[in-house]
Formats: sequence, structure tokens, C-alpha cells
Amino acid sequence: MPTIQDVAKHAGVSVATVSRVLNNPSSVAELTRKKVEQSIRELDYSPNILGRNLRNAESKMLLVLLPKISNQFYLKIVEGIEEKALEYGYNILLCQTHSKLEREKVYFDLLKNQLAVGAITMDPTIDRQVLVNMAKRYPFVQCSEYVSSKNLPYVTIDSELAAYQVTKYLLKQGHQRIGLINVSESFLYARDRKKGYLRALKEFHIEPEEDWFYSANDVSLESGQQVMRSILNKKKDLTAVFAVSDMLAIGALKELNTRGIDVPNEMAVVGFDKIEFTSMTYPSLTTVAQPMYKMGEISVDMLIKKIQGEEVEDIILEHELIIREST
Amino acid sequence: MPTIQDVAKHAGVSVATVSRVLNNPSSVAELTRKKVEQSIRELDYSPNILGRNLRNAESKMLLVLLPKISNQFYLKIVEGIEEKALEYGYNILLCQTHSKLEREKVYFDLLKNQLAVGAITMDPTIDRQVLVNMAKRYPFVQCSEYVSSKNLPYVTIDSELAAYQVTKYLLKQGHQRIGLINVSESFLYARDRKKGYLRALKEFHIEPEEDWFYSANDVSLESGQQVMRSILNKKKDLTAVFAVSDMLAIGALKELNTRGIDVPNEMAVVGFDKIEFTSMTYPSLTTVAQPMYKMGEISVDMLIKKIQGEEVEDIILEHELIIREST
DNA sequence: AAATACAATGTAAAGGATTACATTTAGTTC
DNA sequence: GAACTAAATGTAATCCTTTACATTGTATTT
Repeated sequence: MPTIQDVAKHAGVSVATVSRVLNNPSSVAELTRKKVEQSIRELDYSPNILGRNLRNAESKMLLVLLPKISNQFYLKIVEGIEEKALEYGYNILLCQTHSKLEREKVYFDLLKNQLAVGAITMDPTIDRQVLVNMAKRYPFVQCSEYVSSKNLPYVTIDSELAAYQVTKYLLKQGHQRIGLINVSESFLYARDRKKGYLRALKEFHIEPEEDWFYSANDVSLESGQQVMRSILNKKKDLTAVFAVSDMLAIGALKELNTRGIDVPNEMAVVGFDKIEFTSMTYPSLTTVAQPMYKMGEISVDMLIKKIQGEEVEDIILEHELIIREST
Repeated sequence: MPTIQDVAKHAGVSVATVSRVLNNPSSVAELTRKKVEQSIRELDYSPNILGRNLRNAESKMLLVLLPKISNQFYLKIVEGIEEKALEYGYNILLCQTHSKLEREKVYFDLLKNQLAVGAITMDPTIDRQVLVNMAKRYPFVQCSEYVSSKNLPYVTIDSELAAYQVTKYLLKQGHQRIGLINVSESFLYARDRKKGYLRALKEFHIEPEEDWFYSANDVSLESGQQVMRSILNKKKDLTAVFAVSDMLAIGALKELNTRGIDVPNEMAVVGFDKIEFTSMTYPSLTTVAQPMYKMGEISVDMLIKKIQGEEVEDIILEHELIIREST
């Protein structure tokens, strides 16, 4: 690759002038600028980002941390992030943490080394202290999942309310015995959605039984299927289940189909997120739509603001109950 | 962040010694090494990758280029790539090209700037010449989709054969009128799978009619659904369809379900790839399993070899016909 | 004890870009 | 035309690390 030196020599000017053409064109005479631009084109020169970053302590890369891309929930968020980031002239680095600290550390190093200038995290469960410390030094924004802390703004939805509404909807449909397919309560959304579920039950004076609660090992189709398997093996009198993630709901639905259990008549199923596949299942899945694309976009807006040193406020977006065939 | 200077001062040695402790520990006396390591720990120092790369002209980042992560097909591939890359001590940069050259260029710049040292591409349709030129200068490996060229090794499956087998299977099941849901023939796999399909028909002395061929706008559930819609509106006598991607097949399946058309009795459906969701559909989808995870792993193996200057051979992996309920 | 070898460490250049400061050039004013 | 100003351009330091080469110190050989 040609360097700025090569361009300077070719155009018969100093490196400073070339640099100025690149970064502050108005400060150089038109004739000179044309000459330099010509050389740049002829040599097919593009500035070395390393040299530039090293000097400027700034890059145009954003970190996007998420547990696993196999969870469809992140898909639309990432699309929103990418689109918006590109608009601002940033690139994104998609990082799967697998909820493991050592993985996260590798990516945090990119921040420390100024290879990236900020991060959007969707998996803050790992180590709160590490996250809080990083956020002191580097711009961080939380998307969907979050911990409350100074310097750690978030964009999310009101999970408790959404879960409350979903459960209430089921109750109004006449369901008296509603199971909850949850994930590890280390996740905030797991705790919140459980809260909402309980609040609705309480309002209807229903005391949940111990074996209405199930926890999936992870957020995957497989796990959803497994949980439904154990529900059916154990407990036959539930008339509805609320899964805190579409991935789990779809897995559960599959198990019901396999066993020939009629959905929604014998068992109603609701999910959460409104991932694309929920309209492809049989029957199509009732779920809570999260504005994922928008969440992604807003995360970037917030992060850019933080990078520019502005104050940023937490944002809670609207959700929407999508009623389809599974209830 | 502390720099190597700070560490040197703190430990009372020169920067060269610190650098040696980091990169070639055996070349420094044990006592000194201990001292330096102590300082590194105390200051929580980690080397600045920019400075290092700038000097070494090497980084530990691999580019992964794909059209869109929303196509589930790439999911497992990426998982394989990531796992293997991490094993080698590399990180990956996931890049969605949206099959647009200008997007790709942004990412190619990262290579030119030594921010990344090699690339795995799954979308070589964009501009063959650009790709060939890049591959002259930088290590490239093609995964799944490929163009034949020197310096551009690939790992893939035998799409033609797989399509031939699938079609033959349908024919043996007694299907006489089999539709093909394809994508743009700018994709090699689209051409190959069509070839295989035609070969099987020929073998059974069946002359395909013009309106057995359909092309989706892109590889998405939505498009699959749309295509099936137009098939059903137009042509009612097909007894089976072969979709060249599971995404399309699942969309098609949905449309059949919606219209109350019995699968497989009124219409059989087969897909291609064996993405995770194919076992969750109703009915579960017959498809061709591609060893996606393995393809990802092998891509990385190949790329690392290329980076190290070794010669690399093309690899064709085995596929497998997965017969399920949709046929 | 002088000469030699080798291990350990230090010095300084290099890598590519930006930019404060210095210098040159051209234009304005009297 | 001399003195001054402002614009245009150049020089060189800087960012952080690695490493060739230089230097120091210690041990071994004769």
C-alpha cells in the first residue's frame, strides 16, 4: 500500500499538505488540493487507520456485545445498529460473549487499545463490577438487558408491564392455570417478566402453584422443547404457557405439535419478542413485539452522543401485544 | 491507559526489556522478568494493539463477509468460524455486505490497513474482479459460495449432486410435477442446484414446463411465502416443490398451511441447508444437511494456513439428505 | 591476567498519520 | 517600495510498540 509519504512525493508537496487535503481541505489552496487529490487517485491511496488512530486516539469502530447470535432476538437489533452506525460512518464489531467473562475481556481490550471507541452491550449479566469500571473510562450503552448504574444508560422496554399485560390477556381468555417458561433469573428481564406475570395472577386472585414455574437452561429452540417435554410429563392440567422468549415458545410449540396436543384449544402458548419466525409457526405465535430494530438504532444514537461527551438519558420504548393463532 | 514507557519506568528497566518480557520472555533474566511482570500487574498494563500492529504489520483479526446475517444458514457457519478463530487466538469481524460493493469496500479497507489479516467470504457475487485483485494481495478463503480463481480456495459442498439426489428422491416418491423455488442465478449454488434438479428430471424422462421455475427476490421467509403465493395463484397441479434454501421452504410451508393445503399429501416441500428451524416447522421439513459448523471451522483452518504462507487446497464436504415429514 | 564469548540490557530508528509551530509567499496599505 | 498581514505550506514532534544494533557485564579459556 502506498503511504502518505508516497502521495506527498508524487504530488510534490509535504506530508502535512496531503494530510490537510484529507482532513481539512478548505485549508489548502485549490490548485494544490486538486494536485494532491489527483495523486491520491493515481496511487490508489487510502490512509492507514492504524497510524491515524494511534495519533488521534480515535477509531470508527463500535463494539456490539451479545451472548449469542443464535438467539434470533438480537438479529433485528443488530440490523438496526449496523444501519445506523454506518450512517454515522462507524463500523461495528459483533462480539459473542457466550456470557463468559474471559471472552468479554478480549473484546474490552479492543476498547482499551482504542481500536474501538464505544460499546453497546446486551449481556451485562457477567460481571457487574467489570462493566461499571469499563463504563467509567469508555462510552457504554446498554440495550435491552441492563444494570442500573451511573454512566450506563440503557434503551429497553417495560418487561414487567408487558408480561403483566400478556398474562392478564390469558386470564381474560379464561385460562386459570398458566405456566411460566422462564430463563435464569440472573437476567433482569427474567425477573421482570416473572414479576409482571405474578402481578396479573394476583389481580385475578390466583395463587400460582409451585410446578407452574419452569426454567430453561438457555434461550434456544431446543431448550424450549425440552421444557415443554418436562411440563407434559409432569403436569397435565395447565391450559396455557407464557414463555419469556419466542425461541422457547417455538420449541414448546413444536413439542406440543409432536404430541398431537391442540394449540390453542388444549394448550395456549405465548412468546415474547416477535422474532420473524413467530409468524411461520403452526399455529402462528401470539407474542409481545419489541421494537428491536428501533432499539438498535437508538442504542447507536445514544452511544454516539456519549462518545461526543453529551449526557444521555435512559429510554423505555413501547411494546405491543400481537395476538395470533396460538391463543 | 499506562504505556510501555510507564511500565519500564516503574520497573526500572528500558522499554526494550519490557517488550521482550512480553514477546520473548526467555531472552530476559528471570529476576528482571519477575520485576517487569510485577509492574505490568500493578499498573494493569496491556499493550496497545495499534502500536504493535503499526510496527509489525500484523493483527489478529479476521474478516467474515456475508450478505446478511438474517439468513439462518450463516449462523452455524459463523459459530464454527468464531470457535476455531478463537482457538488460534484470532478475533473475527462480522461484516454484512448486503451484496453491495460499497459496503464491501469499507471492509476491504480494514485489510488494506492491516487491521485485519485475512478474510473469509461467503458472498463473492458482487464483483469478481475486485475479489480476485484483493486475493492477490491478501489471504482470502471462500466458504460455501465461490468463484474459481487462483489464490481463492474454497470449502463447499457438491450442490449439483445434492439437488440431483433430492429431486430424484421426490421422483421416486412418485412426484411427476416438481416446482423449483430458486434465487437469482448470479449465485453459483442457484445454478448448480438447478442443474442437479434438471439432471434428475432428465433421468426420469420428464420435460419440465416453463412455469415450474420460480425465483425469489432474496433469501428470506417473506420471499418464500410470496413465491408460494404466486405458485398457488397460477399453477395448481404441482405435487412437490424443491426450494434451494430452507428460508424459502419455510416461508412456502407457511403459505401452504395458511391456505389449508395438506403437506405432504397435496404438496410436498423440501428445503436445503438444514437450519435449526427446519425441525420446528409443521410439518418438519425435509432438507439437505450442510455441515455448516464444520465448513466454518475448515474455513478458518484454511485461512490460517494461507496467512502463514502455505498452499491450500479446495475442499468439498459431504452433505446428507434429511427426510422428515414434509415429503 | 588478558582475550574471548555470551548473556542481558539499553539506545534509537521505524512504522503511518496528525498537527503545533515555523517559515515562505502573496497581497495590502501607506 | 517598505512594512505588515494573512494565507499556504513545510518541518518535526508525537502517538506506542518492536527490534536491529550497540553496549555493558560476567564467565570461560588460555
